[in-house]
Amino acid sequence: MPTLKPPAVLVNPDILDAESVARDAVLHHKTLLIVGRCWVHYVGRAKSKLEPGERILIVKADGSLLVHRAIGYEPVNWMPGGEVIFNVQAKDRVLEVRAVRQKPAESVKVFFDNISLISSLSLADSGEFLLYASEEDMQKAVLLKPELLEKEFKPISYEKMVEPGFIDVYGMDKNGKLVVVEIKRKTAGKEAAFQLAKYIEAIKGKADREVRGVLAAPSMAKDMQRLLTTLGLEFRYLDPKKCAEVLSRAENKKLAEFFEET
Amino acid sequence: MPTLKPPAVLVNPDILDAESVARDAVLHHKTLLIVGRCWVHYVGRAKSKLEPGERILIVKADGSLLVHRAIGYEPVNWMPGGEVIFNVQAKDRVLEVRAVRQKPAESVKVFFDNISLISSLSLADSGEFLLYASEEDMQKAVLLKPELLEKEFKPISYEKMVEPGFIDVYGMDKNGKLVVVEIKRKTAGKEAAFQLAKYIEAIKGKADREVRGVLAAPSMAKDMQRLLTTLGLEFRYLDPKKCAEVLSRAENKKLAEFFEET
DNA sequence: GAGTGGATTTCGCAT
DNA sequence: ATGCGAAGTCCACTC
Repeated sequence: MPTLKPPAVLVNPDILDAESVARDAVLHHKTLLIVGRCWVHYVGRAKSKLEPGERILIVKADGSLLVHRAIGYEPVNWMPGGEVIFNVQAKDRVLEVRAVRQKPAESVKVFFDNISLISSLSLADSGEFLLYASEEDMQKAVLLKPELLEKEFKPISYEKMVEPGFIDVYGMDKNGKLVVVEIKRKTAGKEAAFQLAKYIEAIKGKADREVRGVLAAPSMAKDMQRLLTTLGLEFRYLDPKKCAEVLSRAENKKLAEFFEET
Repeated sequence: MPTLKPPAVLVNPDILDAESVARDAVLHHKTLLIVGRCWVHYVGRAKSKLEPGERILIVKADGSLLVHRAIGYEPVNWMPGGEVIFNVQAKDRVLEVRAVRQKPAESVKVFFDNISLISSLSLADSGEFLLYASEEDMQKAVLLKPELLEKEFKPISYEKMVEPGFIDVYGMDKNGKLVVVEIKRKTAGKEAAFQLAKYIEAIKGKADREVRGVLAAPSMAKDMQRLLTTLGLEFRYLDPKKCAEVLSRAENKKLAEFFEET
């Protein structure tokens, strides 16, 4: 792993040195990070005053500004990014960082009289952020907690190979009927329905028992109900959040066990 | 101004050195700050994956955790503070910071393979945070100076409990009609109107008298007039600045007296 | 540009 | 513990 370019960092700098770092960061749209004793004035949609104390200030390239205290998830003062104008100046041994925007009209002023750490960062970040429960995750969730699908559903196997391909989940309902489940991570379309219908046909040819086809997904494409009826299939709403929850509970349990061992 | 105790700061540290700083910070409930290349896995109420890139990680004494990208007001991944269990470990030149909580069941794992800056901070912060001009303040302002709402309006109570919830202000007009007031700090939307209508219905069922519903706010959403007419409600412009003025003039004593009476 | 609804909303207050 | 409403909510999407 190649070492990244070291950031500009000053520990316990003079206010004037801090000013030049802060000004450079804001000017060149770098990320500015300051830790130190400060007080904050906000006026705009409301009005607030934060009395002196040690906090963390972050100013990002898009103009967003955050003041974080030692405690709490939320910033105590902030400015959302966008059309924000910044101003940095040192006067009387106090560094002022000011952010102003017009819509809505508001301003945040942060005053430092002591700085323990200041840094101008060039954060290279092209990594994608994916918010999801993958299809595989949702399968696992249904196996872990079958009632996500329906009461008294008993999974028999998953990823079962049948003639046309792989069945997602395969099980039995409370009346002993076979259930073939096709899971979709997001909106289920016509293709999923036809796919499922094919599986059902293949199973029916082998099993001497009634077979139900269930399409499970967070939502269904428009005008699908008629198709489902025609094909003799059912739709079940499958909540991706509930799936994530089930998975996280399982994972937390695993983690707890791991901690037990070690 | 006395210089604060210099924080523990390492620039471009070895992963093992970083591990010991991070572990110390978490163990002693200090504020942990890491800047470096990382990827993040979250699973809980939802499930997410953040691919590698340079970010800022903050872990606070109360267990709150924030991962901030170069852009954006909001953290890309986070954990609100509370009953959070942390674990820090270095393996194969990767530093893992893991936060787990049970309610709701969720976990965030942050993996660093390169660290440009790490710091363990002891933030001394006793400064008070003061916020003015909230909705509650505007209620108080109307109680203190009812003519802000309308001439000869007489408040009877505030935050009165009725079936669907709490009425902001409740009083009587110059003609002896009951007045239910819903106050909004900013633009009043549909929701506020429906809310108020519900209250009115509840009051009408009990009071054997004419009841007026007044929506008081600095502004009204577009196309609301028709809805208000339909619901039989009125709108009153309420100036937040005048409210602030009233409040600043009002002394605690006067407030106390008022609340004594009611 | 404004309005509407969702969020891994968070947070606080009431029951 | 649970539930509901506010927030300097923010943010994305629709009209």
